[in-house]
Amino acid sequence: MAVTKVRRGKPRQSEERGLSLETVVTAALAAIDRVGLDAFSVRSLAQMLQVYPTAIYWYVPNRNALLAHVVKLALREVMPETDPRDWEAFLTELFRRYRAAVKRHPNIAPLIGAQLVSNAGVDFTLVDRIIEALEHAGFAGDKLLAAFDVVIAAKVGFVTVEFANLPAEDALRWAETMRETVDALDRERYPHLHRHKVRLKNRHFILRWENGVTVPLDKSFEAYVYATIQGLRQLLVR
Amino acid sequence: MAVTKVRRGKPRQSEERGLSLETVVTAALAAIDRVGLDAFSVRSLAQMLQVYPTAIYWYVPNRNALLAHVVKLALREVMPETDPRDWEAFLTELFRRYRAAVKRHPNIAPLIGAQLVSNAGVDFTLVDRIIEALEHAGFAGDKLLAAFDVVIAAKVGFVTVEFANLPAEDALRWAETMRETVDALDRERYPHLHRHKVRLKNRHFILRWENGVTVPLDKSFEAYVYATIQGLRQLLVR
DNA sequence: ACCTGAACACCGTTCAAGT
DNA sequence: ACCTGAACACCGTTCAAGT
Repeated sequence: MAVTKVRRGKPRQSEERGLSLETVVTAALAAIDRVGLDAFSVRSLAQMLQVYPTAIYWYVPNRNALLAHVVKLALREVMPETDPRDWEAFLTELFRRYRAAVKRHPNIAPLIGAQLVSNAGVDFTLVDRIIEALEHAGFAGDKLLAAFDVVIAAKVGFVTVEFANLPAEDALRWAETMRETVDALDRERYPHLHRHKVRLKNRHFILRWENGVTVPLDKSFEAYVYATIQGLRQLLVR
Repeated sequence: MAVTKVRRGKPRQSEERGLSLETVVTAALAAIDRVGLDAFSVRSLAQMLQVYPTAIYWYVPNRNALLAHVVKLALREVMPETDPRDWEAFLTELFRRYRAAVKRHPNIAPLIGAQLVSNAGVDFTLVDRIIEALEHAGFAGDKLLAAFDVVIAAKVGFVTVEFANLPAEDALRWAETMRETVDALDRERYPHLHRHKVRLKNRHFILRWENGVTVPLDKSFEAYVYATIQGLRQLLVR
């Protein structure tokens, strides 16, 4: 806990009913969780907090910087408890914890995977541990650098796609169109696809109109984690 | 070719100087390539085409639908030439072609990976071939469904992260901050990370301030493709 | 230090009207 | 059928002013 100055008289506005970076970012994450990324605006956030839109700009230089803070807040708890020296267990836990964090705040998925801003909020201690794990796995030199990218891409990739955001406005109409498109896929033109259609339909990538929030891809994710770990093993012995 | 009515007199406006869905979508992709996704607007597109903003809405119901068309246009040529029965070569070519397509239009990367709208523009013949490849690999039943998701996630995942968009406005200031952050990483706190810092710096995920456009991750991508194929092999024999 | 208040230059989208 | 033209309800951000 930081040392606090002794206060006398009435408390300063910023503690009683005023803002702080923390309250702004927390409120922003809550708003995004509720209304989605498209509908979220600095102005609506200001209204929630009962201040002028410009008050936000005291704590944050612009919208992007605010979103970077939001991402950081949402990804607080991805650090695995496993010892990095047990690299397979460590990475498996990392992948699962990351997915769990995004699942709690699915609307920010596009921000993390697809925007470089998110790098600003990265926990470098976590990065350090990942490299420690890869070193213990036996990676070194150029191979280690490549393995690092493989791990990061694997960590972010599946989950970003699983929780890809739905179209904001015309979600219902869009879902109906998608459903009809899938239903219309016929055996003559798509023989292999058609064979698995009923099982793929809205239950797996591409042929779906809902995302991981309502239709989680648990089994596929576990297969992906397994495949990634095994792939890294093979990379090691290549 | 569709049958065309016999025309007499001067040509209809839509052929001479008017719009069409094709010209609108082509112009939109060109605009996004040039100015980026954030700066792109329906209004600026209209200005480019020398029409009122509302003219666009004759061809497209809304901005999202326009973007879905743009994605479809950009991903025209990802179908591999390899026979799907040679599943490893087929998937490898798929991953490479997909990456090459995104590399040509990096600004749309966030749209494909992180927005479900992109599913609307998917080539189902390609999906059919992917399943054919997986069947020939020996996948069946639930395993095939999981393998399918693994392939899609792998295809989209790495590339989405590699071409993650930079912050629009304050790109220079942001890059400088990021560079300083990386430089400041010290040996005491991040011993493993520090050991590889100079090689990781702006050359690999997370510790970078440029994306795949200026700093392509070719070697890491090839490692990722290899790891994914090997991972699928292991999935098969599990 | 922290917020109000007005203003600027934009958005996406709707609706009615023209040709 | 295809586009103009005006209008609506928003944006993010800047800047000066208040306390």
